Amino acid sequence: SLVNMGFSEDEANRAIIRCGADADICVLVDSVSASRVAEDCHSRNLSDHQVTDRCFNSFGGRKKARLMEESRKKRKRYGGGGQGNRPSLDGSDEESMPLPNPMVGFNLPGYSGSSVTRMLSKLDTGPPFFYYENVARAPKGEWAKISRNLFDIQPEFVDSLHLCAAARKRGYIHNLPIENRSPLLPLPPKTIFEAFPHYKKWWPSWDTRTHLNCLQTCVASAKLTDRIQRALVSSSNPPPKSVQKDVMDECKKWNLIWVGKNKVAPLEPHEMELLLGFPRDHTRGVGKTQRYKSLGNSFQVDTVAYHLSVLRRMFPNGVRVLSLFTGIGGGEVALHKLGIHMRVVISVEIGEASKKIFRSWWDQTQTGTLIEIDDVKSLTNDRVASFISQFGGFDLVIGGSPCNNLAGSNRHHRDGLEGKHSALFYDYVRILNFVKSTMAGRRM
DNA sequence: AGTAGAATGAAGAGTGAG
DNA sequence: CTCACTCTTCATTCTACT
Repeated sequence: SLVNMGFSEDEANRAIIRCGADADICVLVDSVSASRVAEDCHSRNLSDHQVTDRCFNSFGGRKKARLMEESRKKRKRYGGGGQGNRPSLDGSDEESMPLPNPMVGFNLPGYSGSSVTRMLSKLDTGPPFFYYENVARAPKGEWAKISRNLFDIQPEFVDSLHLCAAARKRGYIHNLPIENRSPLLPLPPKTIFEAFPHYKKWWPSWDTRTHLNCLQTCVASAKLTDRIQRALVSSSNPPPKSVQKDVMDECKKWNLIWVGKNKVAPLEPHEMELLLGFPRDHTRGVGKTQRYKSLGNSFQVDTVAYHLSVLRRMFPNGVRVLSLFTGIGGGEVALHKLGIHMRVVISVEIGEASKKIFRSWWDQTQTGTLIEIDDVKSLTNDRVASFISQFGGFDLVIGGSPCNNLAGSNRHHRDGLEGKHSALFYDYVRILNFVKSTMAGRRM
C-alpha cells in the first residue's frame, strides 16, 4: 500500500521496522513523513541557503519595516483582533486584501513551523469542513467579496512555486485546522532541473529560470518555437543580448523548455501532470487540447494535499465528500495520495473531457460510491437534502469555482465574480450554506 | 466537428532609484 | 514618499484547415 501511495520500497520497509508490521497504515505514513521532514530539514540547513534565508532571515532591514507597516494596516483593517479573521465592522475601509510576500500561506513544509494561529468561531468550524479555491490575483476587491460570502474567513494565499517547480498563485478559504499539517511524500521536485534533469544539457546559461510560470490552458504553437529556433541558429553563440531578451520573453510567456540544441518546446501533458502532482497519464484518453485545458484549470495536488492532510487523523474511516467543479479530480487525487479513503463522492462537473478523466481514475483506484452530476444548477437544495439523509451528511465540501472572469489572462471578459462563469461561485456558497444549516439542524 | 495558430492588453503587484 | 519600470496572468475569439 505504501508503495502504491508513492513511497519508495526502502522508506516503506524502514517505517514498518520502526512501527511494526501490524501498525495502522496512517501510523506508517506518519512515520515516513516524519523521517522525510527530518531529512529534508537536515539537508536544507547544509545546502539550500535560498530557502533558509526566506525561512529565517527575511525579516531584516527594509523588509521588516514594510512588514511592520503591513501588519499595522492589517490590524487596523481587521479591528486589532490579531487573528485576522473578522474584517472591521465599520465598512469605511476600502476592500484591501493584500497578498502576502512571500506567498506561503499560513505555513508550508520546510518553512519553519506553524507561523500563524487562527481562531474560528464555533459557527464556522463545521461540520462540514469546506475548502474553496480560486486565482489569487483576482480583480481588486473580489477576494474581499469571496471572503464575505464564506463567513469572513481570511483566505490563505499560496504560490505553489514554493512547493514544486511551477508557479501557481492561488487563494484558499477553508475552515480546516492549520496545525500539524504534513506534506505528501515524496516531496515533489522543487526546481526545473529536479523535475526534468535530462533537459539540463540543452539549457543555455543565459536562461536563469529555476521555476516555471503558471501552467495555463493554452500552449505555444510549433510555429512559434520554430521561429525561435531559426533566430538562434542564425545568431552567434551566445546570442546578442537583444536576441536573448526576445527569446526569454517568449520562454516566460509560454513556459517553454529546452529540449534540444537551440530548440524550445512547450511542456507535454504528462510533464504538466508531473508538475501538478497527478499520476502520469492521468489525463490520457482525451484530445491533447482538452488535456492542456483541463490541466491548466486544475489544482496543484501537493499544495491542496498539504492543507487537507489534517483530515487523515480526524477521519480514520474515510470521508464523505461533496465535490463541486471537480474537474480532473485534483482534490480527490490529493485525498487518495494522503491515504484518506473516500466513502462517498458526489461530483459536480460539466466538462465531458474532465468527467471522462475523473471517472476513469476513480474506477481504477477507488472502491467508494461515486455519484456524478452535470450541472451545479441542477443540484438543488432538495437534492442536497436527500443526499444528506441518504449518506448521513458530508465531511468535506470542496471545490474551486470557475476563474474565467477573474483570471488575468482573460482579455475579453474579466468581469469579476459577477461574470458569466465565475458567478457560479454563488452556487458553491448556496450549497455550502445549505449543507451547513441542514447538518446543524440534524446535529450530525 | 474538431484542431492549430494567431491576435487580442489590462491589471496589479513588486522593485529600485531619486 | 513618488515615479518609472518590470513582471506575470487556471483565457477568448476568430480564421484556416482537416
